[in-house]
Amino acid sequence: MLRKLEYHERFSQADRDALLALPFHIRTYDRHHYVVRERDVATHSCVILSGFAVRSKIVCNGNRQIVSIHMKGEMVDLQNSLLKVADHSVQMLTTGKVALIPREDILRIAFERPAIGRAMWLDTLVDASIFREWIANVGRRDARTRIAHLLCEFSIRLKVAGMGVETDYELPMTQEQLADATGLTAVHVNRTIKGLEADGLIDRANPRSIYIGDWRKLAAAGDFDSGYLHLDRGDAVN
Amino acid sequence: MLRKLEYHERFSQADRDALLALPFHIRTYDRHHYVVRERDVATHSCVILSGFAVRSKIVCNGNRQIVSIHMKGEMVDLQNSLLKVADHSVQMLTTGKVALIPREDILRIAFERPAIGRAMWLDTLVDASIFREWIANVGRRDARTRIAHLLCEFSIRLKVAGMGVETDYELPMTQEQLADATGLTAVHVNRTIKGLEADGLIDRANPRSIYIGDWRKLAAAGDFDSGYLHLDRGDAVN
DNA sequence: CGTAGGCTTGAAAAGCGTCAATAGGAGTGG
DNA sequence: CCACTCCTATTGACGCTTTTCAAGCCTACG
Repeated sequence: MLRKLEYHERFSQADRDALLALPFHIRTYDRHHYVVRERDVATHSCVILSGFAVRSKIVCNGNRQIVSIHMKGEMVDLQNSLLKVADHSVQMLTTGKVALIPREDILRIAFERPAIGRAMWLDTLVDASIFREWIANVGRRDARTRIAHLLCEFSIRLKVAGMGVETDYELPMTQEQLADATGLTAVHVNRTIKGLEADGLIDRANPRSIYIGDWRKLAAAGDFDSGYLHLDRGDAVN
Repeated sequence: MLRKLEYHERFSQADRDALLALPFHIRTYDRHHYVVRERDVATHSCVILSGFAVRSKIVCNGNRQIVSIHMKGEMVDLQNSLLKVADHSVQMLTTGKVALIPREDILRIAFERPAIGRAMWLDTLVDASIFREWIANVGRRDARTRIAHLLCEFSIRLKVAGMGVETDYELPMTQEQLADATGLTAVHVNRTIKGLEADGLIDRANPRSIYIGDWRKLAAAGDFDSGYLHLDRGDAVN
C-alpha cells in the first residue's frame, strides 16, 4: 500500500510512520465474499493485501456490471471515507487478505498530513480516469477490442503491482466475470477470446493463463494506450 | 460554484472569502469549442458559469464516447489539479461562460483550507460515482433503459443546479450527442426516444423539450435510483 | 428563399444474446 | 481410488437488438 500511495508522491519518514501506525484489522475473505454491499453504510476503507476484488453494480434485470478490478496494494473504497452509503458492492474475486481501516482514521491522516491527503486524492483521480476509460470501452468498442483492452490493462496493472511480467499472467476471473466487466455475455466472451487466440494475439495453456506473444499487436487490437492509468510519475503535479 | 461545493460541507466565512478571492479569468466559449483536449497538459481547472459542457474520449474507429455532462456551477477537470496530462477532452455543448482557475491556486486553497479540500475531494468522489453508474448504464442496460436513465439523471441534476422543475426541461444536446453519451447510434436514439414518447413516458413539443408526465414511470423504465448522485446531504461524512 | 444541420423513417445486415447441450477439471465423499 | 457433483469452458443454432446505409423532411437562420 505504501508503495502504491508513494507512486506519485514522496512521503517523509513521519508520514510513513503515521501511515503504518493506522489502526486496522486484517481479514481473510473467501472467493465471492462481499466486503461491502450496495446501500450499506460503510465505516471502513480497505486495502487489498493479497488476492483480487471487484466493484460491481446490479441493474434492473438482475444483470451485473463490474466497474473495476482491484489487486494487491490498492485502496478500495476510499470513497467510503467521505460518502456514507455505498453506491456499489465490493466483492472478492479470489480468496485474499484485506486490511480494514476505520473511516475516521483515514480522514484524520488525510487532513493532518498533506502529502498523504494529496496521494489519496490523486488515487481517487486515477480511479476516476480508469472509470472513464471503461465507459468508453464498454460504450464504443466492439467485443474483440473490449476484451483485448481489458487483457492489456490487466497485464500492465499486474506488472505495476509487482506481480510478474506483462506478457504472461493468470487471469483471476471466470469468463462470466469477464463478461460482467465488459458488458457482454459469457458465451460471447468465450468466442471472442478464442478468436483472439486463433489470430495468434494470445496463447492460453489453459483457459485462465494468458500469454501475450506480441504485446504491441494486442495493444493495437485493443485500442490500448496506457495514458489513462497515469503511470508516468511525472504525470502528477508536485 | 460556492453553492455546489457547499452542498455537503459547511464553509466558514473565511473559507468563502478565500474561494471568492481565487484568481480566475472568465471566458465565453461557443458551442463545440474545446476547453481541454485529450493529451493536453492542462494548467487550469474550470467552473461552468453558464451553458453545458461534456467530457469525451475518442476511440480507434473514430467513435466518440461522452463520459459526463456538466452544467452551471460544476467544477470540471478538478483532476487537472493533480494530473498533468488530460486523458479526455472537455468541450462545450452550448455557448457558455467558464471561469478558468490556475492549478496551483486550486491546490493551495485545497490544502490550506481543510473544509474546501474536503469538499473538492468529495466532489471528485461523487463524480466517480456517476462514472460508475454510467459504466453500468452503457454496459448492461438496453437502449430504451439507457435513454430513460439519462433523461432522469438530467432532470434531477438540472433541478439541483437550480434550473427549473424536474418534469419539464430543454435538452441541450442533439440526438447524435445523446448517442455518444449512451453508446448507441443517433438513428437508434431517435427510434428509442420516439418509442418512449409513443408509450407516453415523455412528451416532446419539439425534439429537444422533454416533458415527463409521470416521473416514477420514467424512472422505472430507466432503472433510475438517484442514490449514485449522493444528493442526500446526510450522505457526506462530517 | 435557400441552405445546413438536425430529425425521421425504411430496409437490410451484422453483432451479440439466448437457449441448449456437451465436455473438462477440481473438489468431495464413499 | 472411483463415482459424483458442481462449476467453468466450449460449441451450435437461432433470433433479436442495434447498426449501417440511404433517403427525405423539417426548421432555424442567413
